[in-house]
Amino acid sequence: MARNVDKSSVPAVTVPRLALYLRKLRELKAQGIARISSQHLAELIELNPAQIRKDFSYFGEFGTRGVGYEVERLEEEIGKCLGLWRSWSVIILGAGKLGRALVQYRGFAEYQFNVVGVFDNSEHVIGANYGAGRVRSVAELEEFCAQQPVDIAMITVPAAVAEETIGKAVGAGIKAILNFAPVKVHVPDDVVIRQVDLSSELMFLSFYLDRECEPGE
Amino acid sequence: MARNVDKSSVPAVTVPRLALYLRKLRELKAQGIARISSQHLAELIELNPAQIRKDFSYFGEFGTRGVGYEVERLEEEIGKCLGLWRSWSVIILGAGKLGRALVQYRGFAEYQFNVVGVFDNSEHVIGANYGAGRVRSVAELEEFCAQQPVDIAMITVPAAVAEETIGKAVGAGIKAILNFAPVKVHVPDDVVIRQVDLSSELMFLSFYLDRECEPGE
DNA sequence: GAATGTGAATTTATTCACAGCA
DNA sequence: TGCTGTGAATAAATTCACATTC
Repeated sequence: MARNVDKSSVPAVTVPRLALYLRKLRELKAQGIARISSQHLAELIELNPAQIRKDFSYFGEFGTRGVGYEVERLEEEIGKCLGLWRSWSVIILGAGKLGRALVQYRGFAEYQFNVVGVFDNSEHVIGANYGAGRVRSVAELEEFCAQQPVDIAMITVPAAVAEETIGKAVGAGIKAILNFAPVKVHVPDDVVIRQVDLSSELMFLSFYLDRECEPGE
Repeated sequence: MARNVDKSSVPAVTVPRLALYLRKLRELKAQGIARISSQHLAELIELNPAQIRKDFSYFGEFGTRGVGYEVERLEEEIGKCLGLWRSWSVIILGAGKLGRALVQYRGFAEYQFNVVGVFDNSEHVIGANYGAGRVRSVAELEEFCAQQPVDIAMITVPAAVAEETIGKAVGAGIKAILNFAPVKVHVPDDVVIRQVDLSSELMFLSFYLDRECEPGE
């Protein structure tokens, strides 16, 4: 089950929640808790229990009526739902401060995301090693991707060259992009792109700060 | 107008879109474009034009029927909506690689978010200067906040101490938090918290990669 | 008795479609 | 005529409520 589901029928808002569930379940497992109800899990992450059950229901039946969910089984199933039954290789395009911070970010390896390469355009950083091997020139990207599978590219180049860089990643056959550059870039239909926009997050906060009013209140 | 609106009536999903509009409008202004229609703006950011007009309508009437919007006026109004009519001071709690990358992130200053202090618990980094002055001990946080206004705290400490650190920020009177630690932390009602979860973003991508299927398709 | 899984009801968000105005 | 601003219609997401199973 779990993987053998039509993902297009899963609401996109469900996916980040699955990641949330997964993290909490790992925490519970580490605490030696073997079983949990949607009610209890919902309290822990401040959500409606029906929301959790509905989210699971897109993928299968993971619980036991009258009993609840086995933490270990559920953790495994949700991992599978998220594609974490295998590892994924990630490259970082842009070896500036943010890119360098991400190379070593521990949270990625925890979920079997492996940073296998770092690329940049600047002579100043090409050849340096911040982890994941020496920084390569972006010119080598296509060759690199031909020699080994690369699943995901994180874009940490300056905004001005983000579009061009994403184009190169797509050209090299990469099908998933996490874009930290504050530019919305159009990609072909078979490529997934997700935007992480740090200034926009601050604006979200300043919006509510400005009126001392809570989101959704 | 704009600011004198009940923000609780604005859907939370509208707010990040406002940031998107603002960025595009600045780009248009830089290109010397003086006027734009919702239709055209919608094409540029791949959105429905009615969505854009509806988003604006929560705040006032910024356009001219039959004509469109003046880029400069609109940019200014949306900036006001987002609370950007003033500057906001930001501190960074956690001077690890990510925290250090954020101190120097150019995108913040562009919108008048000023990093005014960096704090850490580790003797190894306290006293070092990565920008925004010397790294201070977290123990000095309360005193620091008493001496100067601090609007926003970015949390870049390890997950294990995130909850405790956020507690200290709240205790020091900070009302807005951007949390990069992969831990959901409960805060009082008068504090806004927003989560940036990098591994969760990768899981979003692996979800769709696993089935070669587009979000929302 | 307790908690899942899920249709139905509700709420929220998006899009349509058109009245109103330059 | 052209484009905004907005009620009405539609679509999507969330929550309720209960039949179902352990």
